[in-house]
Amino acid sequence: MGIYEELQARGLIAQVTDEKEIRELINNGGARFYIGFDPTADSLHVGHFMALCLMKRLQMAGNKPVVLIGGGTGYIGDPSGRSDLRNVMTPEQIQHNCDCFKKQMEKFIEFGDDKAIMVNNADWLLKLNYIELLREVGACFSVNNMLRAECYKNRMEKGLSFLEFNYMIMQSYDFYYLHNKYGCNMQFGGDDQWSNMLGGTELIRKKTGEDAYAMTITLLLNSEGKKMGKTAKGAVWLDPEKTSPFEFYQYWRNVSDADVLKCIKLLTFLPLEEIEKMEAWEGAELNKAKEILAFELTKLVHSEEEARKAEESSKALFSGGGTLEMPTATIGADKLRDGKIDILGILVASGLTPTRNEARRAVEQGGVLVDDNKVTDIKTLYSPEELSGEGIVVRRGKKSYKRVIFE
RNA sequence: GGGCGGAUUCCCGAGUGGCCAAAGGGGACAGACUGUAAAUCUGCUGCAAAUUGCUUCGGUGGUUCGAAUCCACCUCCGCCCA
Repeated sequence: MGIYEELQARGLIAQVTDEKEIRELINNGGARFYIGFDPTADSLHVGHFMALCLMKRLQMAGNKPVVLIGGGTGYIGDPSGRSDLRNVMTPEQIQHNCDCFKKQMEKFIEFGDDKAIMVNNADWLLKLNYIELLREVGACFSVNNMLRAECYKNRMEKGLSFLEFNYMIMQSYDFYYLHNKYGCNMQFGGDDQWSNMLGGTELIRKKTGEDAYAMTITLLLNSEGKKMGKTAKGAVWLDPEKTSPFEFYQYWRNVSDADVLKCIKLLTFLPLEEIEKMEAWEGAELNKAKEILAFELTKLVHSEEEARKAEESSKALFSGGGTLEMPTATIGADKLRDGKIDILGILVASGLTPTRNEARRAVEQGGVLVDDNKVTDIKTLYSPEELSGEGIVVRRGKKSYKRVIFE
């Protein structure tokens, strides 16, 4: 089984420009491919992770990856799949995000002369000359076709600025540039990038007469058709400072039944035969699959040690037992009122609830436990002595908890 | 450039002078049930020193005892015409 067949079996492949050619190329390690990452935030997220894994898989099959950081395209903002205008980032933000991306990527992909290379499209995009570009590249694009592109569809109702409209041209130019400079013959990306990527293959064909290929990866959607890797608070980040390994683990531990196997196939490196066995699992047994998924991913993104810790904490919390690796919050003397602190104050100070109002609701609805005893009175007071030493364990709802210590 | 319409709380969206911290839905959160899933039911959803007070309906100023609501200017967006 070649790499192409494996990707296919995992359900990773969404669309391809030329199946035969692409299969041939990547199975024989003949692809010099690139994937672009726009520095839209100061950390990578799950979507990026999928792309990086794909890169790794292809690299292991002998293909040469080019990581493209969108230091230039970040100035424009990709309208694909968005219904609203992106806010324009400052050059400082873009630079900062690029730096963060680089650092994180180095953990996943091996860079080096004969391995992967990293480039930044700011290096060529920022110095383009407008008129020259229009004549050289702009002439190759049909506005009529662009307007029909899927990626602009939902923007036709809400509005699309000329700035964003040009994103496709910039991305196409990247492909063209990498094709000329590094012999890049293939581009991979999320399925929402399809139109942008086609723009590139066509530009290359028109300008050079040569063929280039594009393939998109399945977007990670849950059974309800929503993008995965997002919580109410925002994305699930790979940066442990932004999403702790425990939270990361929990996110995957909690995916719905309908999504577990898909996630395992798409995101982990577990061999397909092993995954096939899991397909027979049903009901409560599926819970095991979730543990596997959560463990494997935390291991890949953070480390085996972190994964084990997260797993232990999770088990301790949900099935009783030890309270290992409990996140701790300390409370300073400034939080005391008349020498004591009330339960609402503790919830807020520990970050378990953002405001006293929410803390009040949590208590009133019976969602707050201190050392396994339900707190029923919102006026319950605690003295510094009660919070000294080991402190107390405060739980808010089923899934958030903290050890609170006075300091 | 001209004409018209719009901006409301996390999102969608009602609200055209006091009964408005603002209907309804979605989402989120909490409780019950469960398998840390889904479905269902219930509660809840601006902030606080909490039968009260404070801040919020794009921005700034104004009218009024009182403004999300009326007026003026500004900003942003959509539609139609050029």
